[in-house]
Amino acid sequence: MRNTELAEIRDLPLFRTMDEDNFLSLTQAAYDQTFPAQVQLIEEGGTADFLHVVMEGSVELFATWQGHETTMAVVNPISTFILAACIQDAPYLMSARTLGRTRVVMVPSVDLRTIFLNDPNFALATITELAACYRSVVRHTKNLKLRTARERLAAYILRQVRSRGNGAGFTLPVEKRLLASYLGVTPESLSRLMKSLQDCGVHIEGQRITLTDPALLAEVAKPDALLDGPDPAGPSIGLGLPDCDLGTAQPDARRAVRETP
Amino acid sequence: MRNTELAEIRDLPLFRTMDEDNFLSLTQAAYDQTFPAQVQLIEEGGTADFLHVVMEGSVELFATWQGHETTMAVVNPISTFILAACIQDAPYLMSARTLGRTRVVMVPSVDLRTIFLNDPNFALATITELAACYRSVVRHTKNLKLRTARERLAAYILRQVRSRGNGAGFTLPVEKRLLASYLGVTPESLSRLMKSLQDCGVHIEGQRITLTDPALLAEVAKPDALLDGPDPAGPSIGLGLPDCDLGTAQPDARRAVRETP
DNA sequence: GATCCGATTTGACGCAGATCAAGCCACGGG
DNA sequence: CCCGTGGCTTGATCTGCGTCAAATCGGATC
Repeated sequence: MRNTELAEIRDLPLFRTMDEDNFLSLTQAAYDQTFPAQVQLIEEGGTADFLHVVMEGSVELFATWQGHETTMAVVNPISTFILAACIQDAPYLMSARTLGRTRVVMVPSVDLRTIFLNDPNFALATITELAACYRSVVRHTKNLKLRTARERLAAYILRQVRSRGNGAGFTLPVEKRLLASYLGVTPESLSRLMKSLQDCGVHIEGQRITLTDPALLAEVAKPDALLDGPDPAGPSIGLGLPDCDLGTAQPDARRAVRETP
Repeated sequence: MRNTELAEIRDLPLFRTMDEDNFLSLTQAAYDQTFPAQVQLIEEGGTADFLHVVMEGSVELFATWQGHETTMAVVNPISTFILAACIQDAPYLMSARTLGRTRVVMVPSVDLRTIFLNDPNFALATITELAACYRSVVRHTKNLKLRTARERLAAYILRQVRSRGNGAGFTLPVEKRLLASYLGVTPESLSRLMKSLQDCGVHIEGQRITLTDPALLAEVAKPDALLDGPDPAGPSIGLGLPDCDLGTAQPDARRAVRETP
């Protein structure tokens, strides 16, 4: 890996505080790879040989069972994913695929576990990262169990708007089908729900969403710090759908050739 | 705290490997308390001042929003809960209440964070525990999003039976209303679902459930290691409904007097 | 044993959201 | 410019599960 790449990783919360020697030994066996869209990086059930770090692009985490598939989260630069599986040396619970053209750094996970014991700062950073991931999934689960689909969508839209400084609107960072799956509904339902939110001051024009009356939407979503975050502590470490635009910035994302490995 | 109690805690995966001095300084400010049933130990949104350890009895973790409530997990002896909030020093995402008469050890969480840096073994143990919790919630979420209510119930029953050595049956470790909430359905629906599973060799008699044909039930549940566990790694560290009988062993659980603090 | 109280069950009904099946639209390639 | 390929929308219909209300059960108290 080049030095510029190393510097980027070094700056992640997970690696920022760790000892230089440990960082070097950890990353010496790491490698950097760029994938086109729709490449499956990880298959659930596989063994966690590498900790993955998304450097550019974005990665969808999804789970399957009996032919059904659901997206669990989208990982944006710069952050790690499937940390927990690496730590436990246990099978992945989720699969991962690239959404657009995506650059990923892969760090051998055997090295991780040996370094925890030598590097207290790294251990602490890992603990913090894991705790953030945990809380992120708990939030997602609470959303699924406590809110209706309509409320989840409303809350999602509000979160997006707020995370971009309360502008009047934003363009969806992911395809609607993916958003639907993340919210736990079918694309058809999402489409209808979007329309039903027009009464609450939501205007939809393709990927572009504009709010005329955020307060009205808030009456539907009933936003709540414990469901929608953010944690007072730090910025977005955890999982979830992207906070910033992606995919739209990578026009080559769609219609990718299928890989034959 | 008495020495016998200390010894019990000391034996937890989380504390087993840690340095003796650190263990003592951590637990010196800890205290041990026994509560009757239905006492709320934690209110979501509160600050995480104490790491809780369930010594006897059991604790329900639940979340609320807009008057709705849903149970997220049940914690059994001997394990910890709300570790993530303590680490992040962030507001609790879940509330907690005792189910039966329950003994809980509370460890001040300020001490936790200082010790991570001094005690690599403790840090590693924390990492492992958190990773297990994370995977546990991910499983729960996958269940909610991929299976129907009927399939979730079938899978739950199978998990229970298997975790007790594949006997012919078992008695529900929690009230049905709680199980319903955990599975994400109303008590009425659970009741109907139970009845509908009678066609699959499930006999229900009060709290007692007996299987005549586990294979038939497995056709409904389609059990899967990635959804139902267990992790090959270790035993039940994470969250979920109890693996062993409780509540039935504490007949004083119900009809508790409300506490007036 | 009579009574009370909450948990559970049962029934009737309604609704949110899934499913199935077209249609629409945008884009890229021939 | 026409056509094919997805993604998205729309409509019709179905159904799993929720809601509301009432009955039943079972343990606990007196």
